[in-house]
Amino acid sequence: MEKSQERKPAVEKRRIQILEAACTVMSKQGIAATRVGDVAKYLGISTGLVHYHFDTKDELLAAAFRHAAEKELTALRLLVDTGGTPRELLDIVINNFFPTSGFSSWRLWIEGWAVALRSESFRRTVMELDEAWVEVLADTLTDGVASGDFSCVDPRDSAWRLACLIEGLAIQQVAHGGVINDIETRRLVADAVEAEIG
Amino acid sequence: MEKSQERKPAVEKRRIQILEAACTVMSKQGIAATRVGDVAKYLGISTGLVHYHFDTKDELLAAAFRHAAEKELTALRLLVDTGGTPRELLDIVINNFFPTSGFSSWRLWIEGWAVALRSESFRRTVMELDEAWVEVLADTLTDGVASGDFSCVDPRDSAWRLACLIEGLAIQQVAHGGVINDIETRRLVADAVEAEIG
DNA sequence: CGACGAACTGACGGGTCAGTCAGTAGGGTG
DNA sequence: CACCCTACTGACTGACCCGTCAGTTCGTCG
Repeated sequence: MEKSQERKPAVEKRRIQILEAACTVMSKQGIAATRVGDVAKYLGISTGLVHYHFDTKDELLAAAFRHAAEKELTALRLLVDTGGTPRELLDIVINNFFPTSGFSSWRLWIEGWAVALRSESFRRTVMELDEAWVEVLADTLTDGVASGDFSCVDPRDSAWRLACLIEGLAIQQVAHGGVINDIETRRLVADAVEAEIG
Repeated sequence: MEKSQERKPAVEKRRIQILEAACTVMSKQGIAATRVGDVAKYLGISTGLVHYHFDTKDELLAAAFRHAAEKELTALRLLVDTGGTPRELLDIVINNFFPTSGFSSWRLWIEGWAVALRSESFRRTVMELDEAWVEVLADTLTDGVASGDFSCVDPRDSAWRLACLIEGLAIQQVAHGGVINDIETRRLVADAVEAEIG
């Protein structure tokens, strides 16, 4: 991203095109089942060209995952920056992460955590991005406490608890669709939010 | 498990030997990177023998994952059945699932959720086992409410929230070891437990 | 003892796939 | 116009690995 100045625009454009194609294929087939040939075929280009822009498959997938994650985070920040009451902002942030709403990448994230167990670049990405979005949540809570709308004992702790709760629920719902459905998820989260902001 | 009567003991013994070898290799290398040849080499047997007991690699890995999961669950149930006050039992159940304690399978579980996105047999296993261990937690809470030790509005809801919180925290800690460490995890969970049981 | 079948071996076929490389096209530059 | 360099092609290679199969061992039973 910070390298876009150094690179020629045409090359950078192709790079991003390949990254986004890789994201699409990863979402559809899963990270492990994504072949360099699939990404190439999706764009109607040769596998040689993919390797012209990315040395190895691992480098491509890691870059694509980071690209997707940063896009989601940017979108969330834009949404929050439009402003509103602390309560409205909190609802926006929480709501944005339900499987049925804008944040549709849970499948990719769940796989990302698994890959992160073995890949250093994936580990860094999921770590940075997980922490970044908890920070957005924590800032929202802190603002609400400052304005007197919320009363958390520790906004940062509350943010981590809510974030992890939502992650756990997303797994239940997305990965195996057990007894936990969307309505129930929302109720469980809503109750936890109320408990946290008092 | 329910088939052990139908099978000859020698064959069943070999089956379990292969299943546990597969678990060891899966934990070490990751599910996706586990080869039939690795499992065979670990036991000093031929790949042909592995295929004599399990038709396909997918069948082997799914059976091994279920085997490991059921063992963990049985161990937890045994632990709970030893008895104690509701408070003691709750501590045992909660404590058992921290990465640093007995339940050391978080890495395998995180990968299991990811595989469950694409594999029907993994999906069933993680669903059944996730629900089974929430049930243990819910039963503990219900008993505590009945005896007057706890006062949950809804023990089942509380159990799901606590379970999902712990899962989310385990990911933060195990998959990418970010700002959340073991001490902090325990504190966050302890606070949530207190909030839930009033 | 001989026959049979279950457990097991190890070599191999066949398919997949990441990465390479020699060569091409075509826009820009002197 | 001639040259060059960048972006790109597509065929190929070498490695990997699952699942098969013909053949071996050995315990058991008639």
